[in-house]
Amino acid sequence: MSEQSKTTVRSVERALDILLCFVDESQLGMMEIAERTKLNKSTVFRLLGTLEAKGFVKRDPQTEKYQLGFRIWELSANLDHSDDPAVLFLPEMERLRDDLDETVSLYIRDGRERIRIQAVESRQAIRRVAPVGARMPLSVGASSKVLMAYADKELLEQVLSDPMWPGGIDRDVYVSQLKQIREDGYAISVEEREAGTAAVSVPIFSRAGRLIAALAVSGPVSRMNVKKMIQFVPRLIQAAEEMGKMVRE
Amino acid sequence: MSEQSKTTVRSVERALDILLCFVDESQLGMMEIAERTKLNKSTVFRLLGTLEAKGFVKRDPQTEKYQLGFRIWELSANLDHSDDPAVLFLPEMERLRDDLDETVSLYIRDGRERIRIQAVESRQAIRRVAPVGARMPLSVGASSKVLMAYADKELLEQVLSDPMWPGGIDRDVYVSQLKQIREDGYAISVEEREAGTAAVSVPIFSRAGRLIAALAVSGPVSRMNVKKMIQFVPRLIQAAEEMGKMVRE
DNA sequence: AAACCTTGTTTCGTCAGATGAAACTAATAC
DNA sequence: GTATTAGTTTCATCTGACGAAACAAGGTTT
Repeated sequence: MSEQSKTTVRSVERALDILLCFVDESQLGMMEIAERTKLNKSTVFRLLGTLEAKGFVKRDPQTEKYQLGFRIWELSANLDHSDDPAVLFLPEMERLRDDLDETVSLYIRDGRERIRIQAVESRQAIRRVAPVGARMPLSVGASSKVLMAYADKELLEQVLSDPMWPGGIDRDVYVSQLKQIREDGYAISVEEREAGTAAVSVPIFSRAGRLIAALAVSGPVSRMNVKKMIQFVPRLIQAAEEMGKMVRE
Repeated sequence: MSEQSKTTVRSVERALDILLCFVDESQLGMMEIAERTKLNKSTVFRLLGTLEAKGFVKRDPQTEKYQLGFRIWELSANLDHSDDPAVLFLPEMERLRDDLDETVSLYIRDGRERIRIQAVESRQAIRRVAPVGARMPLSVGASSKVLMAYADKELLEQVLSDPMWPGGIDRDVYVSQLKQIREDGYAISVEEREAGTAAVSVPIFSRAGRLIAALAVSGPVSRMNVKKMIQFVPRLIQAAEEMGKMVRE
């Protein structure tokens, strides 16, 4: 599974996987965790016990289920946000939202998925809502393609050969789309991932040229036709460049 | 060390201990971590590698040191704050600060220490500053004694027999103070833990009678004489009762 | 320049201890 | 009643976590 030097500790990896279950669900029973992580229930029991003893998870007295504990809160309080894109780029994202009056989202790649790590919603009554923390596949959506367009070959192979790759998406078409995106410098999607929504996305590069994230503007198809989205591109690229400069490598 | 059923996994415990190092310090080198945790450096190396692979820590490219990674941020975003005293009690603490115009702090016990999990500072120019997340010994300070006054016998034994117990504090005096606090319903300290500051503290109980936290008002001794602090007590107790009702057990 | 730290990384033999199967309990459904 | 499910404990097996030691890469002192 992993490619480089195997200097990891299995039990710890498993425990961390258990913690990560709580990104999707705030309350989980032991069996649910065992299913999600595909671990033996005895193992889950022991690992959960350890996590609980250290305060990383706790049991809800009502539901008897597990949830994240105060240690996470404690750690996050001391988290250094000074170089966190989600914090760093927020003001620029708000400016972008104010200019375009559509929802602005920021995505990073995580394994074979992407995560929305920050979002600023349009102020209009009809708008794209964009919960922070949401995870999506890398197969569809403007930001997915931006993230993949500048990914290295190895990663692309991995994503394309993922058994979770949706049957309906042709890999060759996808790969040629990525090429187009590298030429254009932006990606557009119309009702690709979600009915009724369209999005334009551009890459954010650090000064050293490393892909940091994808910046997207999305809204209802009624307002976001292709022509309008192309008009957004220069402003989007400008914002992305500003953001890229803020990253210290 | 542990008292009850040993259902914990050592390597995971150690990995979590490493994570907890970052509560005190935002950047740490491998050797520093090895010292703090008293672990073999090979072990630290492996555990850190695992934590890094999963995104729980990352290396600062500048300093080469480790710091908390995006996974903590990801988890904390999904942290359920609905029953977190630090969030739940904040409005009531702000009201208290507005009424008394002194710094209001909220403490919970964690092992043989207490942690300030929330604070609202006085608006006066000279005021007690109270960083959230700070840890203090349970031997001194008004809130320490409140937390210990209602602790069970076993825990009291543990705290009293802690090798870290400061030499200057007489255990018998301490225990009799706890008794007094249970009778009074509040604790006062004047320049006990920190020169120039005084504090009054009261317990917060859930409806089921469980001790949740200690609520304290503190300020410079110039303004906080004993008489004034006693005047504060009814208001403090009222606030603590309000807070206690908010806790669902 | 060599000698000497300090920090981080890799190797490797050993055996503690993490593991999974299975048994068991307790609770809820049917 | 039986069946089902979630959670807990036990235990024999053998993996894989462990620490010592060697090694590499800077940095500092002599």
